[in-house]
Amino acid sequence: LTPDGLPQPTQEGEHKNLNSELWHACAGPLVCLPAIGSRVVYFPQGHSEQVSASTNKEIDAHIPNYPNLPPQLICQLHNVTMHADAETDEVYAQMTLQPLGAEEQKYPYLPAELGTPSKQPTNYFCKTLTASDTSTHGGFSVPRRAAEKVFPPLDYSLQPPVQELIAKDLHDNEWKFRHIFREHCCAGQPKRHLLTTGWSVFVSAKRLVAGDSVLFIWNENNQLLIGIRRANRPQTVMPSSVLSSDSMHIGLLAAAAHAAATNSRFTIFYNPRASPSEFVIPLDKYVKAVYHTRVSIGMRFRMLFETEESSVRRYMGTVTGISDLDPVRWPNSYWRSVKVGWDESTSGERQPRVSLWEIEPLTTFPMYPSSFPLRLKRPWPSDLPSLHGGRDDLMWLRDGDRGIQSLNFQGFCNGMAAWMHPRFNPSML
Amino acid sequence: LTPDGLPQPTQEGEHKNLNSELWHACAGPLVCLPAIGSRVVYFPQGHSEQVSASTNKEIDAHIPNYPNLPPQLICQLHNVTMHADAETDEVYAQMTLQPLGAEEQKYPYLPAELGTPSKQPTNYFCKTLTASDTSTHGGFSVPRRAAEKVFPPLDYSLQPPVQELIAKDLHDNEWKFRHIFREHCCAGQPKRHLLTTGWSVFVSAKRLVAGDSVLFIWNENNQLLIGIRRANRPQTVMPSSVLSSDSMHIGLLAAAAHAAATNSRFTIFYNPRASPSEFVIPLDKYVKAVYHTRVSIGMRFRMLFETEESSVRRYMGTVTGISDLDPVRWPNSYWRSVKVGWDESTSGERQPRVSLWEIEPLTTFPMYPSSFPLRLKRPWPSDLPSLHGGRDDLMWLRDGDRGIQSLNFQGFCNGMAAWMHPRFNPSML
DNA sequence: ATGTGGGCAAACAGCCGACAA
DNA sequence: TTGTCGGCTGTTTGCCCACAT
Repeated sequence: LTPDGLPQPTQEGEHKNLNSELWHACAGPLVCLPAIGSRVVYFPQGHSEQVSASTNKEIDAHIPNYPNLPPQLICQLHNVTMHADAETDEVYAQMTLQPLGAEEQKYPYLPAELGTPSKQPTNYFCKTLTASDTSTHGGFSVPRRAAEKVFPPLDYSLQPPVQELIAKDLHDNEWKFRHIFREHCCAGQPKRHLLTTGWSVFVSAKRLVAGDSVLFIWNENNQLLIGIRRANRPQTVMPSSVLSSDSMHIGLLAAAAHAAATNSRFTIFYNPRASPSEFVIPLDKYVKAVYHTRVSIGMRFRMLFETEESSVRRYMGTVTGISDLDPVRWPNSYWRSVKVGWDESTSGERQPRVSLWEIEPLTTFPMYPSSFPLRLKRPWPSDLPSLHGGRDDLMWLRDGDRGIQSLNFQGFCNGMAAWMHPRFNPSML
Repeated sequence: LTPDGLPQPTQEGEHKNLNSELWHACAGPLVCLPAIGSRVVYFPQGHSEQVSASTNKEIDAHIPNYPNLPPQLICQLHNVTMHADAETDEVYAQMTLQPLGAEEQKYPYLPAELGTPSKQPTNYFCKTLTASDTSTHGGFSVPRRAAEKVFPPLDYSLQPPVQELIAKDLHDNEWKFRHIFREHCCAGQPKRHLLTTGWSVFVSAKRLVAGDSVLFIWNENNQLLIGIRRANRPQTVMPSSVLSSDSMHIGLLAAAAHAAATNSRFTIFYNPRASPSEFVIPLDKYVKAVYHTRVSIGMRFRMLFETEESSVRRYMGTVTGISDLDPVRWPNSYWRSVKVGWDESTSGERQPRVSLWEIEPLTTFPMYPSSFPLRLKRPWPSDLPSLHGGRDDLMWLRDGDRGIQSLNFQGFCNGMAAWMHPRFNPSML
């Protein structure tokens, strides 16, 4: 409500106050939007990957370099708004970023920049729809534990126990479902929770097919929320019909370059389910990963992935190399600079390259495993940020981030599997 | 077919050889794609308008100027391909443009650049769907003249006369319809053409609603083609969810500026039904309009518009002013430089600004109407292109287009309603 | 515990006619 | 000429069950 008590003027598809819990549930358990006002690191390269993934078009070779655009921009995050496509319910976030000057990058962390309040709802479930769920022949079979956890309790004295559920989606539309706990006639026959009347209306309105997911949330205001997640249909080419993917790539680069040159604000869209990785990450997360973690070839690590049921699990892997993903366009970028192999290799299921801040090394500095020989000619370049210079929440950045890029590590260490700073390139030896 | 007789590898949504007649019919009678290999004029400003119209977002004030990007680029049109969105059947064209150097702009016209082979099919009809047409209760009521003109003749000896029609859409999908000429029982009762079985499948598959249009073509190969045109639903916000409209605007500007600076190719999408005006027009059309037509305040003109039934009609109007649409961003641009008033003013139905090449002046040079006083201090600036220098198909461009922009017409003529070069600004007097 | 299929009744789709604009 | 509606079937939807995994 506005100060005069009038409702906010809202435009279809532009509604700002969508339910944050539901948005996060639809976005997935790994997605975490940085706090408004905090400092973040923006990677044009990652933004470009989102465009490539959305348009199903690789970036073209003739797209110009932006020599004045570094591979990452340290920015102030002025605003974040959550959105959902009016047609498809696809969730995305709009962020207003402002590149920071070297001085502002050195401010100490604010307390708000360090806490990461995970907004994942507790009382929710997510189910991938079966052929029966989406067919017109029947309703929705609710997993028993799910129904008992997130739906209001049924009055089991009724024969059969039924109730009407009203669930709100991201656009605040209400959907009514008849929830029945069907007790079968024959003795000892199984009982089950079903959604019957109202379910097929929802399925056809949202155009759900088998393989898509539906999720229900019971929030602390005792409201039932409903969201959807579409399966990653590989052939969802959307060439936009208004702007070529080349122009989109150029557009994001030029927008970022212009903002960086003038320290002015720019706007980006982050689509968590379309984008292969987050490309706006909290500054402290970046600093911890890049300056406070040693990564070496052969190192073991864990990384979080989302499961089918919208929970998380860790996969194990080994670092196999550290190098530039795109040495021509983005030299000295930390974006996906770590080449990895996965223990459970489901043939290209997981990316062969990750970024430092995505992984949890199983051994961290300053623990050097004895199996790797290490010889340092000098302990550490003096112009690198201090590694022990204080507690994280009071840490200062000693160097502008771009300055780091030009450091020369030649002669810093040697040996095939030497411990090294991530930007150290073995081919330089 | 490829040289070895194998079918072309086609990708869904990327099919190149879609039916040109059908594409043009869906695009509308006014849309004319320039010929491959010809020279064209590209207006970034118009391209920007297409983005604004598609995203429902006006261009933001803070978007940087591109001082090195002129308001129009003379380009070689290397390729044009017709496309249709796989989801919505929305038609659009992809064009590959290459900005030309000053030398190449002066080449004489090729014969192919002058002919404008209008590809509008002859045997076709277009009908806006009524509530009855789109309801599940009934079929499609075919206008009598339309059925007799474009459908194959029925065998009227049958009781009732029926046939099966098979129509192909832009994606080469076939749709079957039962075409019946229903003779009613009671004597003297009206007869009519209807499409019954198969019609509702088409309506629901294409998600047509009342107000959308359907069109049928009977081509010279005796094939029936079917296309659709959706009504301009005002609230079709499509904020793309991957790229901000700001970045899109910047992207097209940067792509054009980069191409212009390096004389390299770039790609644009032209969506005839989303774009308010064509922004890639044949060079000869541009030259004729800009250099061979005098436009003055008070001048009467006609302009073509599309009717409901997909034919064209002319509306009359009067020139009320000539000035820059966007003096800050695009000074000295011919894009929508003519302010007009319309005789039949349906309150903002038609644009208040048009470009020179869109209108047909009712009086053309060198006929000076006696009602307007004219005093020329000198007959014509000597550095303007020759007006009588030869037949149009052999005409040479005497000046690079950008050079023209900087001419100073001060003192060229005077008087309130003086005949003037379109770029002449009355406020300069 | 939950996906799928048969049976069945109610709802809807869809063809015909009539009528009016 | 053609948009809409009432009447009348044939098909589909969707709730219940049972059975299999």
